[in-house]
Amino acid sequence: MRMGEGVEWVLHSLLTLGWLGDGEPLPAARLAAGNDLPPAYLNKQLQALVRAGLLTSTSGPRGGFRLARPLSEITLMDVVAAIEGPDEAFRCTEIRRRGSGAAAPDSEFAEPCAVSAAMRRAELAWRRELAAQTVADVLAAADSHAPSAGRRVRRFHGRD
Amino acid sequence: MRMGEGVEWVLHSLLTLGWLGDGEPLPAARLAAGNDLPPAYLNKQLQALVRAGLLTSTSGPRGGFRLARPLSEITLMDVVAAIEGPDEAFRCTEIRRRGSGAAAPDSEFAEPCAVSAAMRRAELAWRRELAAQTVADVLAAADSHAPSAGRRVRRFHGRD
DNA sequence: GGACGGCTACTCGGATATCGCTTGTCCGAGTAAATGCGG
DNA sequence: CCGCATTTACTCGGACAAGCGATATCCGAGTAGCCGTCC
Repeated sequence: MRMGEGVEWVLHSLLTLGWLGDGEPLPAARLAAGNDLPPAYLNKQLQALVRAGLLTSTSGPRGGFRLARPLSEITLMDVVAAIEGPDEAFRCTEIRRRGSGAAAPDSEFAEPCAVSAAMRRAELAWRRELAAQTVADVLAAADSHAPSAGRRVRRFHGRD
Repeated sequence: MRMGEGVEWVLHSLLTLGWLGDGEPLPAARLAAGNDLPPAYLNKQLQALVRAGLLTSTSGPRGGFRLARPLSEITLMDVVAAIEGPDEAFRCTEIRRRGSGAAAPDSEFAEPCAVSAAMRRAELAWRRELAAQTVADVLAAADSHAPSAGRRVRRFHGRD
């Protein structure tokens, strides 16, 4: 099982926007340069955040992406759902109904498949933990370990 | 993010072996027929369980796969790790060191990346929940909802 | 009748194709600033 | 000097290719049972 790289990319992009602080838009090309990422593909990923309502975009000169709401109101769950999609990692294909189970009465399938339920329980714990952490929490943790990161980012983008 | 279908397949295969109860080997072809799955590919997936030490295999006539230990000693984590591999879904590529972070002193990177740590925390909750459930628990849940499933499986394989 | 050797059929195991999704790139539509011109 | 129309450059957005891992299949190596033969 593998999570797309886009999640990591946009999380660092959100941190950058948070460090800049002002509500000024930042183009995807600048965002990519600051994190050494492919500009065009990062742009594509950021579009997903716009569709999810986490960012707003502006075209033309002085345009770019800006936060739609404070980082403290954006959870990791929001970000993962925006990039990876809303459906679960484990998908039940109702194997229990097939093969030897085909002869079973429908009443036996009233409850969800036990395998699916067990996997769903684990995945729910994952989602709960993602929803419990905001990007602002991550930014605070990063600041506590590397206090000058924010200043470097602001300087890189000429906003200090 | 998407989990491979093999996980679902082998979980149902393990349930089948548990329902049969006796320690007799069951060929992959029979397991596939009982769950309506592609025989050759299921065989490939079961090999991964053998490598992980969850199953033992026997060649030749009267051969097949059997449980290496009781289902109560096989957790969902064991199964997922056997099929999907041991590495985590989220992989940190150390974006913090790149771009504007390239100029930072190494001391700022002593602690793990905050993004990676946050994602790891969520994934740990997932793994913890997987490790807390055994396949025997899943089998018990299935039995409670569909009491005749085990009998149907035994009859299908001529072992009642 | 019993034992032994060869044969047959069956099973796993890994090497080999195929498919779909993630990754990656590109160009066009739209927009806001800059510019030049006229008043 | 000020206002306005035009030009220009910049940005996002989605359409279009490429690479890679998961999916699926097949055939060979090995093994256990079976059969025929010989003692």
